[in-house]
Amino acid sequence: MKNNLRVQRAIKNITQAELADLIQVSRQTINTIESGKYVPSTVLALKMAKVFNVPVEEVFQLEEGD
Amino acid sequence: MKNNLRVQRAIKNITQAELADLIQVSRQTINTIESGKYVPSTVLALKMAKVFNVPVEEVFQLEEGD
DNA sequence: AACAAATGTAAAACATATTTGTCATTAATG
DNA sequence: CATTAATGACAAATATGTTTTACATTTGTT
Repeated sequence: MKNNLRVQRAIKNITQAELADLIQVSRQTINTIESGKYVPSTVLALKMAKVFNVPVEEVFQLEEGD
Repeated sequence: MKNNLRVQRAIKNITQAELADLIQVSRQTINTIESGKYVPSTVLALKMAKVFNVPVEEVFQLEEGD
């Protein structure tokens, strides 16, 4: 699983903490997802995509081995 | 979280077991997700959407309270 | 009615996600 | 340079997802 979170945040110009607030998770959750340490649940993926106004597939992409 | 899994399977005419095979999870995982008992990881959601040739948002939808 | 295929369910074990708290490091700004 | 905002990282605790095994129920077919 790859993700574009950092880029999407940059486009919207919001911080990790702000994104965390918007989707009601802790800042650490954003931080660790963003740094690829784990894959979020579908609920979080949908919420993030909604915040960024893009499809889930534009934020998260499968990789070899997923 | 709502999902359309049953409908998407019907469209493709595949069983729970076949879908499980296609995305490399157990049949019970499909069964319990389909019956709304829990929300899958984003990896599974992406794989399912891929199998059905639709965006993740067409298979899984947020509800009040998510 | 009998049989097979598909689905529902449940418990235990294991794996992964998420939170909370805390501190270190890096930008950015006065 | 000093200060503040933003990010990176880590550990422990808790919650949630996933597998495996096994059995019960439903549905479709002959």
